[in-house]
Amino acid sequence: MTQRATLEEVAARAGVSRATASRVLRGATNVSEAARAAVHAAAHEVSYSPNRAARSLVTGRSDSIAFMVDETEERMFADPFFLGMLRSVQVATAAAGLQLVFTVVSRAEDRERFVAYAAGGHVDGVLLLSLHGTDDLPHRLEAEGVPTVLSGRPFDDARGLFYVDADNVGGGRIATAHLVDSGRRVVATVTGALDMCAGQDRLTGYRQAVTASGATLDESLVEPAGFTTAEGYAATERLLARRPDVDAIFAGSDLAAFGAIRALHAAGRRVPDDVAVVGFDDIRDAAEHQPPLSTVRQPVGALGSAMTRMLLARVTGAVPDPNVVLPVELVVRGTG
Amino acid sequence: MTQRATLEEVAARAGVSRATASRVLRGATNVSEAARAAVHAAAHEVSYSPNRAARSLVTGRSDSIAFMVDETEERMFADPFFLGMLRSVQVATAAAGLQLVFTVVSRAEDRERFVAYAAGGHVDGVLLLSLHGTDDLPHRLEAEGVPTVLSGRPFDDARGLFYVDADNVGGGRIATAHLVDSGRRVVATVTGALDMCAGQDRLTGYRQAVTASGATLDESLVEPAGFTTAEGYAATERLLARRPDVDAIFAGSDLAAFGAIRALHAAGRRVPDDVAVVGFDDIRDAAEHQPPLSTVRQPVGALGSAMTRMLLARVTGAVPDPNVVLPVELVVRGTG
DNA sequence: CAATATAGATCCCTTCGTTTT
DNA sequence: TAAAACGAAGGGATCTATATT
Repeated sequence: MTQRATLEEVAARAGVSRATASRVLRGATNVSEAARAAVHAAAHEVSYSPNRAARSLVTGRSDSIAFMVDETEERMFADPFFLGMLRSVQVATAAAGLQLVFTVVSRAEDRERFVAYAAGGHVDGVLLLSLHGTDDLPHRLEAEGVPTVLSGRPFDDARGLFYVDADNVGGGRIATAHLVDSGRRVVATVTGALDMCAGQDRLTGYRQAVTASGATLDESLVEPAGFTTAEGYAATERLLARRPDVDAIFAGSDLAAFGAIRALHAAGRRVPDDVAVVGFDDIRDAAEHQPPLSTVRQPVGALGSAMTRMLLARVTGAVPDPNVVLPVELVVRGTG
Repeated sequence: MTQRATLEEVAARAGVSRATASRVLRGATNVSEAARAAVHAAAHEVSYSPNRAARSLVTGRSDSIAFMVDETEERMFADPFFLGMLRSVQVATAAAGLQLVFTVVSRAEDRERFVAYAAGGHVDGVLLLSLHGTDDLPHRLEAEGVPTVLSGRPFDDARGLFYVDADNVGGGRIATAHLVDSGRRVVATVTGALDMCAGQDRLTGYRQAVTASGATLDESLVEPAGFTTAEGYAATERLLARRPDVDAIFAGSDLAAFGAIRALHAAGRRVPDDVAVVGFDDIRDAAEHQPPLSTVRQPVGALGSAMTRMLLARVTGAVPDPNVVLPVELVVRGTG
């Protein structure tokens, strides 16, 4: 195996000092044209690439950030929302010239190890997805000096965390209002995960829309579920057992909506003729579903780039607006 | 922001030298019980975590490896095989205490930047997925001293690259043999991407099985396609136009099989009554498809862990068997 | 006195060779 | 003479004072 070239060697080859070579390679000024050419030539000859560790040690930067998902591998890879976020963040980091460290922390020991890594400067900051309850993970990272940006507003909003979120309340509201406005009388909701703020917020939007329509809230029309297809299915079965008169369902996610539709079919209901269904997310499968799913579109690309931008600002010492909420959009297709 | 504690401080606090503190923290011998306790206490008090860059600089290791996909973002995130590999590698690296750097290199400049990163020691090695043609990317990485393990046998096998592969030839053979054995007379294939070895190998397996059955090869039954649903659809349309008598199709991937089935339906053929279809991969959707897709299962979990194991061996200086081929398995479901 | 180049200190950890008990 | 602890030497790039011309 060839020994890797060091800056020292490049400098020697070019007949300049290490400092000059360094300045040339990082595009600084105050360098003569002759020196610049000589250094570039020498660097190319030995196919020099700077030692990242050495650079990191002195600059305090690693030029990489983490994409950290606080879920099981199963959920991470089953939920198109997470995959969409990974994709958009991957694009945004590549554009910013950063490397992306991908980690799924399902077990406690994974968390500990990763916090240590991050605290050791292996990444300059963390994008944290899918925070549950009032988990103190982001606070721990911040306490270790690792800038962190959350995907989704945390429950303990007040404690000064940075986040980027979609307008979940507004999304729940427009979805529900759409169902009401299209003439549905008994509009229920199969919620998302209620230990996550997104799930709560979408439920809040539902309640706001019901109230705004002049109806009184009926808690028997609220069925707690989660973001998965299986949870949507089971919740819808419970809902139908209790309220067979339901004629519209706002589901907390597209996957839950798929589960709901399957449960409705199993119960002999037609969608949307007997029961309308609106989901949330607008994942890829939503449009391809039969019938095509009406849903609320999250701006996944914009969420990823906004998170990356915010984190990068923090890493470079800026203090950006800590809370960004992006608008969502109702997409009416075939289910309601 | 709190200044991060250094080993020096921990040592001072514990009343020992930096060398001793280092030895304690890395579980070495030759340390008295008293010193060990003192150092651990001190480290905990200041919540010490070692500077990764400094450690890297001296050890020459970064304890992280790259998952590099030579595809567009679109393909990476649309193909469940890649996602399955990402998942299994993520699990394997977490178990090995490594961090995973995720990168999708769709543009030439992304490649260059990443090679420089890797050459700079930012990762200890690279897992490279989806090599096309005789791309020299792995050779470049190896030339820079970056151990690389490929997913899938490269075309230029001879040049001593390390890879882990599924038995694509065998898979193509058993899938085709199954179609022949179940009484189909006109068994065609809609191939995978032929600029990739996996696509070629599966086609080779098809040819072997046809020949073994005593039939003569009929090239009009071979329709070049790719691994995507769209390509499978278009190829099947072309195939049907040319050979309307086809009664079985071996598709080069599950996605292509879905496309084939859709094209068959569009042409008024029933699956499997009129035409049997067998795919390749056994992605999650295969079982959930209507009707459930018969396919060849790739051992995605085993592929990921074998790749990680091989790379890790190389990183630590061992010279593992450079070629590992894992068996595949026919899964007969509803389509043939 | 500009403009350019340099030597040397620095970042923090690991480990070798040596000293201490 | 072991066992335990230590001092100091790297490792490679950056950056700040300090020369050069």
